[in-house]
Amino acid sequence: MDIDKAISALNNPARRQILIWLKDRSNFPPALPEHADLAGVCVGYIQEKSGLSQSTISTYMNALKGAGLVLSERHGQWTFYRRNEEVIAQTLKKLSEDLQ
Amino acid sequence: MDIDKAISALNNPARRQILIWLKDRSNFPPALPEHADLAGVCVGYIQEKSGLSQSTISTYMNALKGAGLVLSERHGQWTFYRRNEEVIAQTLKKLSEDLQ
DNA sequence: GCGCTATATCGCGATATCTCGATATATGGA
DNA sequence: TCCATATATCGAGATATCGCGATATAGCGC
Repeated sequence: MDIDKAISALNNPARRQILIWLKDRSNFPPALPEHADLAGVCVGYIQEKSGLSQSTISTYMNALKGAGLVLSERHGQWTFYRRNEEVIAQTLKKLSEDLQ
Repeated sequence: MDIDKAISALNNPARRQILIWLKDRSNFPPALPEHADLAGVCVGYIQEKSGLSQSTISTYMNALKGAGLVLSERHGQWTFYRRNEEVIAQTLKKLSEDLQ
């Protein structure tokens, strides 16, 4: 867990908002039937919700992933991103312990 | 409390380290006798400890102040900076509530 | 193979941050 | 007043981030 990379990833309102949206699957359109059992949300849904461009969201999701804050899984043509609760919790804990 | 400005201020290892050092006055040389009763640490001590330039530290302390994370008080030629515990706590709390 | 869809990567101009040295300002003392 | 000290501000080059459109890649179905 690289606290520096994590804070850097969090230092952007759109990326923070994505993490917040990902807390609740119902912030996005329902999954396709064939994806019903998969965790996470595909890039397209996140892009649509955010209003940012596809390339921007892809880059942002990769930044969040690089910081460990999300996990990704490829299924066919889709990449599903979901929160990495452990790393998110660790990051917030470390920040609090350091600064508080 | 502007969470965006706060995270931005925290998105720098040197500024985070300064906040950590400021938790304990003994991280710095003892205050001059005439300042013994004042809260906070002068810019020069912080500069010395950090190894960064005087102008950089002055700018950094101003950024931390702009984010509300520190308070400053001028006494004669010296500016004393100290942590703003309330805002630091609020910031960490808001971050946790939003993201956790 | 071809075409379609989903995602990733590239290249870019705009803007922000980093950190510095030089300079300005403020204060206190001789 | 003049000088020394402490801090703030200015200006700049280097680097990073932002967000885009264009293009590349990967997987699926025919």
